[in-house]
Amino acid sequence: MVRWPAEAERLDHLRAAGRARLLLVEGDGPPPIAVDRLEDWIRLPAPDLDLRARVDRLARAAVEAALEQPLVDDDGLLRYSQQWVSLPPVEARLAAALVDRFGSVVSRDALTRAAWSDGQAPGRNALDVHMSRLRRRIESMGLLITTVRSRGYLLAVAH
Amino acid sequence: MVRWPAEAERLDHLRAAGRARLLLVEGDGPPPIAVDRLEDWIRLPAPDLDLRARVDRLARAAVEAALEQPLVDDDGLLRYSQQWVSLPPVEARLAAALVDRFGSVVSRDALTRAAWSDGQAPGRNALDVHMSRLRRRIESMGLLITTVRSRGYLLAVAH
DNA sequence: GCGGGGTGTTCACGTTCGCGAAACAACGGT
DNA sequence: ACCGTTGTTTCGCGAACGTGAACACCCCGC
Repeated sequence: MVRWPAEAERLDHLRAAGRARLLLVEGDGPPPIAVDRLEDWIRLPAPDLDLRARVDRLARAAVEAALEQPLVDDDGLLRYSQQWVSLPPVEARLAAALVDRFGSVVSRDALTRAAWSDGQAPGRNALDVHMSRLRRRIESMGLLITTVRSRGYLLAVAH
Repeated sequence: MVRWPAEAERLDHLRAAGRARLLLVEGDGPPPIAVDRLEDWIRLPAPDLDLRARVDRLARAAVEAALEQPLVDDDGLLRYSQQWVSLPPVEARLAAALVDRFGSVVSRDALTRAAWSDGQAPGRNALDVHMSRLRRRIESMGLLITTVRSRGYLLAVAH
């Protein structure tokens, strides 16, 4: 819940973090333009009933969004739809990079940078090997890494 | 725009038809639970500004949903109605040119320029071959490339 | 210290794939 | 019937990619 336009800066944070938010519009100003479906607004003062209805709807949308989105936590666990696998450090960083851009292509270069932050890439196909092993670990969870030739890799749900 | 709960029956029709709808909630009753993102509600009486904001947002959502416009992203993926295929570089550039002018004719010359930035195709037949291959890749997504003889090609939805 | 499992890297191969050339078939207008 | 245009197939080359196997390493328990 964000007061608007008073807490505009906080709103930016929530948007960037991909969290659901309900804007409490104060004054006569126009409501802001929602950037995605995890955002809604209501003009104050408002009946408790109405406020609750909007919060509920947002909560449902957030659950929906979270369910289809995998997550790599700080302990190197890849979680997805009530399942998880533990990943070795390098693969965890690779998975994190893929999850970050879930559904779109991540270049080999970006993956290399994510996996070996120290800078230099080990060998020319070290990445291939790690990706190969990562594939096996996650396939049992219904996730799939697709190769996009000469562009990179893409993490998606297997179907 | 549907008055609620007065026009409940009309609402069912609109929902079934997949059309966007804004419920004008009258009285003290609870707002209905939205079934999808093409539905929103507002409690009357409401400032004109607020009403317009909700209508606009719905309109944008409707355009988004109805705009069955394919898209070639920066990674060479052709996306269309929750599907995607990865395209090799040359075909990706061809597809981008076609998508740019989705539904109208793109000349062979323009396609050649798009595919080979230097302006000239490697062979006189190269464009045909790539178009042929592009056809195969996109047909599984319900897209179709039609030849307009001596004019060029046209990308459209297959039906 | 010693062994072992987990981890990271390299090597060596095989496979797939993009791309263009050539050849041929099909089509359409004149 | 002819000719220019377009569609498809086949082939070869080179590059990108996948994966098994082997090796090097490190941390940990005994």
